[in-house]
Amino acid sequence: MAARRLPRSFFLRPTPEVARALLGQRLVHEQRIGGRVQRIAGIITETEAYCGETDLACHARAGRTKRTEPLYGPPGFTYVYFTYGNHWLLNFVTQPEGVPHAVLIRAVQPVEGLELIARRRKGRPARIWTDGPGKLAQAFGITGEHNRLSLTAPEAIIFVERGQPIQDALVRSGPRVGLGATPEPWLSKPWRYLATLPQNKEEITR
DNA sequence: ATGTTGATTGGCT
DNA sequence: GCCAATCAACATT
Repeated sequence: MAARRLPRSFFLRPTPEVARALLGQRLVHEQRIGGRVQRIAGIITETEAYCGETDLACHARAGRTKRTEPLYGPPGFTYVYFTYGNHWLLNFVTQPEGVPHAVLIRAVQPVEGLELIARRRKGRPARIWTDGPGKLAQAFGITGEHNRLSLTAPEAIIFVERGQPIQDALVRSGPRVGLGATPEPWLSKPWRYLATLPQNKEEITR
């Protein structure tokens, strides 16, 4: 029995709500490698909400540019960008077309495609394979070519399957990470969400 | 265990 | 020219 994929409407709620609701869901990448489809999946354990032009931590603070264009598109699409000269970061666009919000996927717990993940994260211990946004993109083989892809189209290769809901007692929220000189109140908005899964206790203190 | 720093490239001012 | 929604290596406690 095929797992149910999250529909477009999932991404049409307030962005912090979407970020919270993504915890426990299953991120899937079905990638064609050498003629056959390789499936990689992980349970989402950490997210952050970025909330439009007025949120001075959000890329949309720069307005509509070539880079931020996907944020202005319809919900349920990827926004993948490159940063620090090294890393790709995966986001899901939320809110109606024209409203530039997104959720950054910061960490997952790998559950399928472990051999391929191990190869891509060669030499590192499994506990740090996918515990950061750049790391999970590397592990999942996500790059700029995966920008602006639909998560909900029948032919989608990156999508989210419904998983076990995470109860509030196992969810923590706090300020977003890596924002540098972002002014208040944006610097302290509690828009980072972390799930404490059984094998995920180390995420809390990271 | 915790803190500091260099790497490295594209986007934007 | 500046800086970035990070990572990993290395130093220090």
